[in-house]
Amino acid sequence: MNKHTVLIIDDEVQIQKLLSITLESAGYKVVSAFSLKDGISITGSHPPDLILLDIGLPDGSGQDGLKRLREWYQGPIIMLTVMNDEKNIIHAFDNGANDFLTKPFRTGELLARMRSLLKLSTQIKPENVFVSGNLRIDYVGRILRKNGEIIKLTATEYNLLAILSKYEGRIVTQAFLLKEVWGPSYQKESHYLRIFIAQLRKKIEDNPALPKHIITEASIGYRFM
Amino acid sequence: MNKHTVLIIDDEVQIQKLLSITLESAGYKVVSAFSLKDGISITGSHPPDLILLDIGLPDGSGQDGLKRLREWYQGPIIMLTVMNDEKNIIHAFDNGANDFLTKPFRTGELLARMRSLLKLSTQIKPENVFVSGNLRIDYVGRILRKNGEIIKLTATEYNLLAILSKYEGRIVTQAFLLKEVWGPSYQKESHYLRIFIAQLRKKIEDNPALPKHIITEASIGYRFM
DNA sequence: AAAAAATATTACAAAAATATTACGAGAGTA
DNA sequence: TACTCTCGTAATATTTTTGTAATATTTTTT
Repeated sequence: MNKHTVLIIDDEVQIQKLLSITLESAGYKVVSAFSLKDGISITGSHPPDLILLDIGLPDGSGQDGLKRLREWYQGPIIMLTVMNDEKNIIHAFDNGANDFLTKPFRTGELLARMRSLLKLSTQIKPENVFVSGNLRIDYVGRILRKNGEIIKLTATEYNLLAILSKYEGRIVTQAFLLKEVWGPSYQKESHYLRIFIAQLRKKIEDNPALPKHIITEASIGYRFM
Repeated sequence: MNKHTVLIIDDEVQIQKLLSITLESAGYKVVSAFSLKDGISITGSHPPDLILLDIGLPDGSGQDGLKRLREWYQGPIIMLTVMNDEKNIIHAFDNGANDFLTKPFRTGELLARMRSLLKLSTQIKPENVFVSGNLRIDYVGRILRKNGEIIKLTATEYNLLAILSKYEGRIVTQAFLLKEVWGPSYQKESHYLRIFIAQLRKKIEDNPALPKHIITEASIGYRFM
């Protein structure tokens, strides 16, 4: 079996050293990042099999990092923290973390939890770019290109497009899109969708009046082709 | 969304009560087993969506129970214990547990970990497709293809077709179709059916005058072939 | 604090879907 | 044959849903 690659995102040198030694002697290949920015860019260029993510990073809350990573990284993510705060824990899980350990943790337990998660997620292949016709979405950099040229999207426009593209070919309901982009309490605000779908079409369709990519499915939702 | 069913295997009445109340108010359906034997037999007859398994059971070590369940149960299993013993934890993970909590645990954290595991286990759900001759219905994406080409259906047309196809080969009464698609108060409005069946036939039949897929069963209903 | 960008709100026109109405064809029956 | 019942179909009306522009407000940037 190939060695699993583990990315450790943590700014504390001590922890990095300790974890590197532990994981390497357990047969893992270890990559270190000392900031969220580095961690995200490494994940983009060389997706690891598992990520250990510290919550207390200098350049971001870790929770934000988790969200950003989860937009396209599908492998297991284990959160590490010194604070044993329940709110943080709940928040982390709901943002897509797969496990949460409080420092100082027992290395044997960490290894066991890693084994368990790696066993679960052997089949999912991480996809960090989406290509369809003349469109190319880079989920890592949150960049959309049309015929090679960068098209500027606002945050909301990008979020909408990212979800639609991830369900390519399938109908995505209005309620789902609203929930994912605007939040659970916006599921009835379908006029938001119409306006942002219209803006997206202006930007990505050759002829926004005859959309080829974002198809309307009346009284249900939209479909990305 | 359907309620998830959680099976709690624990011999302590207090814990059972506490967990039942917590989980039920969080929207789960709870089933209780007070022994390993009962737990295994319930899992066999009505597989739950998730199992909470205590390690200190009177009729078996819990670890054994875990192994026995894992021989065929594939859903998430969370271990509970009063002993915070690393060997036990490692052992549990390597026997196929998906998480491990030491009592007393915080209920918010437990719920978050459960949500996380249930999300994982539901996303490895295979696509749900119906194929009959040259027709292919993708129930998840709400998409109909005829000879590979997407055929656009309105919401009502799709709902009608979905029900008919799910009862393939059997007669579906008019009243039933009307109730399912239009609602319980429309059971007598059979002319709605005629019109929408006609539209469906135009879209899916090679020759709508000689339908091969949607067969009329005079004065009873319709049958999908 | 001002300017710019993004998003939210409002209002109305356009398009699509659905409901309604009307009529004819075919099968079975007296 | 005439009658009744059920189904299919076309044409039209109504309702629902969607698209779009214009403006207001909020947020972000400078």
